[in-house]
Amino acid sequence: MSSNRNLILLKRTNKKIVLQCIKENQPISRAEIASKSQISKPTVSLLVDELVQENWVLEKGIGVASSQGGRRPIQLYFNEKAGYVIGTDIGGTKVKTVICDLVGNIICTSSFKTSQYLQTGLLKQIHKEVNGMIQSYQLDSNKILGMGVGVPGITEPNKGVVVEAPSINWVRYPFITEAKRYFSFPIYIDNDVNVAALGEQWLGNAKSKENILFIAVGTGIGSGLIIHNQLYRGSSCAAGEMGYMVTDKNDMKNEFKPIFHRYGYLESVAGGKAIGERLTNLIQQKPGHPLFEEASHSELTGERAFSLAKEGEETARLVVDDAIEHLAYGIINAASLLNPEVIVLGGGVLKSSDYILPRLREIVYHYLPSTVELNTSQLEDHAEVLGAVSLFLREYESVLN
Amino acid sequence: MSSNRNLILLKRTNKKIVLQCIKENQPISRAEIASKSQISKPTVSLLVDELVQENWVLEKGIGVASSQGGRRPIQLYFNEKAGYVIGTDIGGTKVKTVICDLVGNIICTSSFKTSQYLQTGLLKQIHKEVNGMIQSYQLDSNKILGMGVGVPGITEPNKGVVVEAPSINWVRYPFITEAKRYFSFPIYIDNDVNVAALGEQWLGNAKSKENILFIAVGTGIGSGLIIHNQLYRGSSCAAGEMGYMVTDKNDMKNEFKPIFHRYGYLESVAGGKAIGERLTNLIQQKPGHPLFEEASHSELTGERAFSLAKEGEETARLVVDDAIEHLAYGIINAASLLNPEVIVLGGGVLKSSDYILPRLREIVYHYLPSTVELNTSQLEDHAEVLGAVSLFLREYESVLN
DNA sequence: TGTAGGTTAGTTAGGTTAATTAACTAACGA
DNA sequence: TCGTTAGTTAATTAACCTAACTAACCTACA
Repeated sequence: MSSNRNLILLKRTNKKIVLQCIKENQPISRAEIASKSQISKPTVSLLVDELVQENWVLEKGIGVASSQGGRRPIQLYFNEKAGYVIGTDIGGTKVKTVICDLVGNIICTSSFKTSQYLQTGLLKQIHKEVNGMIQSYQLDSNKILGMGVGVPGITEPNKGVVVEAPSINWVRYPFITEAKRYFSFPIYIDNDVNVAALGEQWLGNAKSKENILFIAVGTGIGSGLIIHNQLYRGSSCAAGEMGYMVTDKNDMKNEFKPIFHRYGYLESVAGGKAIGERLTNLIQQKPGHPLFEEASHSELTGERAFSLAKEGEETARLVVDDAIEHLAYGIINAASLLNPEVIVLGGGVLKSSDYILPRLREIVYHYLPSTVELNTSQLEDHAEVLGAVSLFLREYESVLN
Repeated sequence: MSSNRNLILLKRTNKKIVLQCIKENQPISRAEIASKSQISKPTVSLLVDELVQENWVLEKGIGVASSQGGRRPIQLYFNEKAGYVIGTDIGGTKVKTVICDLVGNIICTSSFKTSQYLQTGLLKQIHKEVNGMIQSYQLDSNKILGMGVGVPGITEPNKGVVVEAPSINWVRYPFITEAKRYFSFPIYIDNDVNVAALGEQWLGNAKSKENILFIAVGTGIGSGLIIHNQLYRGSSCAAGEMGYMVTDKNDMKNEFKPIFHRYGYLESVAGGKAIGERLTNLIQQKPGHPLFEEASHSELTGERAFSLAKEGEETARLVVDDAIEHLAYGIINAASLLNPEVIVLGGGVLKSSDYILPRLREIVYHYLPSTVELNTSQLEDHAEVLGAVSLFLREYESVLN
């Protein structure tokens, strides 16, 4: 029983380097890998042969020789169909699942209403959907490497536990343990915002940047941090809670009361829920207002507030612009501290980004000493599922990472 | 000329693991290292022997056998005197230099006034001081491994350039290049606050924590971040600029003007300079005030403001408490985002920490959702020089890191 | 048109380095 | 004396490297 742990580890490492090199430079020849990777030609050849054997790499065609002559190189490609990964985004209203290949091409999608399956079990339904997709698209289930999942709440990724997810009534829910009843492949979970940040870094507006702040502005405000190319979760998995920032000291003195439990200051002045509430209140105090009827009937949504502001409605504009200002200072605070390459905005605000983004940029760029790219999500509602896939690919120990 | 790069790298890695293991568990036997480090006994023996040869490790005495008998183990110790490292803190008023052993014991200290040698060159004088210390303490100059330096301004550590350091009139000063004229050993530089953060993590109140925020409150407000055990400098070496945080939106509307160039909002309401200025202004408007004379004569310092507040002087208390509040919200903002294990306060405020710290804690602990340890620096004015030594030990590629 | 000479891609053979296992000696307690 | 633990030795395994090779191509010149 021989096992040269350390030497074998070295080989694995080199194999990863070679595969990485192919992924980033395909098509590429063995010789070129050798020169780029600081590994000798024979070793590269050996490792490539193994990768080809294992189907991670394909030899496809022959390139052109250099102008000075010489044998033509064998073209190596990363086999992006060598395996498939499932990405799931569990949301308060919808659970969305995709199956992707190894470079993030979405093969198939499926989703269901959260509320409809909360009683019978979300995992059970996810399992059904996944099986359905595998069947319809005739995927080889042996090629499914595993699944990544984004959860709307506080998670402990290393323990596989969802500590608290109010929108789906989970408290200390042992997700991974439960999931093992349905799935035989490895599964990784994380907070939905963290996962979206990974998505943006993998395929979105923060592609291949090292230091990223992803801010999700929806009902509340949360953020995901990627630092030194690594997801940063904080010492107790509570990093990124931008909703708790304070951008107006005076409001705090008047004994600030969050609009509901577990809500921070910033989200209670700049979150979608808060915006809608505030606009509704203001209008209800103006009986002559054209929206008085609507506002008395039911609370206006944040989304509605933004569309009204866009139309030029005065009260809405007041409320919305104030919220944007708060958010801008929150961003300035975060960016002063973190100095990221890029800040990506996601979540519900995306729908009104044409109104919000220029106003945000104006304030942020004015007061921020360092430069930063401030953008909205490119992936939009795909950020989470793709991020979930990315989470899996990062966490799953294989030749792929 | 054979050079098995990869294999040699593997050996170096293992050697580092072994030395690390000895550092953390000394005294320790070869056998114990083998079981802890997942490296086989013969390999450990070989590596230890080399480390002993190279003088990094000492065999000192023989331990006791286990109660079940067996040969008594040879006690291995890390040789903390195997080399010495110089740490220098360049400050606006003082340049302080120490020589340390490898675990941070300060062997000797020396300092001089910055202003006195700004013309003739700080490096020249540092060189003199270092030579002086080596002579007086009869240190073997071959054992000096190198030097770390903390600089009060913006630095580009990888290029060895000081981008801007107003207090010592450096603009794009090629520090490392200049230093090579005086010193033959390797030198590393970084921003003074970053360096202080390293110090606190090495030997201070943030000892061996993974995620740390060090905040220096002096004339201005800056911070140093350690994330995943690594110094985080940001994408353009501008991370940690807490001074630019905004904690009161309303002040910004009234076209906030920084009290001087390159000054952010938070430091212009909570920095030492700002506090002194504001108190002076207030008192100057009150002709009957007992401090009217003093304030008219010359501007009060921040330090004076704090001591007055401690004595119970009303106006000072007003000014100081307001500043503390602002700082508290700045800390809340940072901690919400980063969720560090510990926040360490340093800089000028330390002198009044008995007044400040409880008040800060009250606000921070009240509004922060996650828990965090909020403390003042333990190392006080040693944080920077020790951090500079730590910087060197981290950056210098050797068996030590 | 065809062939020699130079060039690059990839493989093979032989040798080096480092880590492992298994078996050993050393030293100890009971 | 036996069982146990510390540390070493010898033989083996695994990975990498260099150097020299074959394969395949270009150019140029006869």
